[in-house]
Amino acid sequence: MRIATWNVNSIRARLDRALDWLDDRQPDVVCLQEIKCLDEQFPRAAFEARGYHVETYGQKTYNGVAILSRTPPTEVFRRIPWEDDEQARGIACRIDDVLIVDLYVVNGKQVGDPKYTYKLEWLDRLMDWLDAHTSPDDLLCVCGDYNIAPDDIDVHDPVAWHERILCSTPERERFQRLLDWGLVDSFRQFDDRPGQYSWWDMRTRGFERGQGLRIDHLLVTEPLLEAALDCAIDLDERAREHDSIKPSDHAPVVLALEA
DNA sequence: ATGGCAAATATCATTTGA
Repeated sequence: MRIATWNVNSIRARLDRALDWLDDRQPDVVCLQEIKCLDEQFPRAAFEARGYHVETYGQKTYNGVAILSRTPPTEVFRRIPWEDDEQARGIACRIDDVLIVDLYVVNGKQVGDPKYTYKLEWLDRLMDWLDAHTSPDDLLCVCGDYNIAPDDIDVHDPVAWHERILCSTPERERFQRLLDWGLVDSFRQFDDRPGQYSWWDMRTRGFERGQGLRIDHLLVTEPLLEAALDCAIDLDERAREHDSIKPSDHAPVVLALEA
């Protein structure tokens, strides 16, 4: 079983590129973020034609998440991490007895901004959702665009990014709470090298210059970690030339599990 | 501290992203 997470930066703008990637990689579960459309605007037929079940939690223009799966989910949660959150940022599906949580964590704009306060609250409430709906003893994968670089080795220029958005101590403390709760950063089980990024700034041509951040993660509980074979960032997708469609500013990250 | 690029809306400019 292979589980992918990918911030596509609009599923409609990226559709043919996403389909080509699916045809090539054949993942079993795909967690998408920033679909940037309403549920009824999601191009579900194209994915269903390829054998994927589609669950979306969208909104107009911004945010929005979706889970594609070869096996239909037995249970679906929306409105994560809390019922009255006005932004569509969290969906979960139970697929083959694994609970897959797909998150588009708040960006935060900059440290101290009201959006930053919302980000910290959002992450606090995520802990409450996890406590209420699952446990570290479950088969659980919490993945998505966390908008947090957990460590300085995940940042191309830690001095420039020191205590800035995506790298600030309160954000990293929230990430650490997830680990303390019982989740493991699966990528770091297989790759301890610095300089492994999943996002690059389009404006400064960060990808071409090797300047990025690792902010997209697949966190797993110990019971699921036992089945993990590999976790890797798909740089080939990001680097690929496509007819007319530009890449997202994020690369997919893929976790491979046995059976 | 600011700009650069990209996407969505229905705008010929603004908001948001990270």
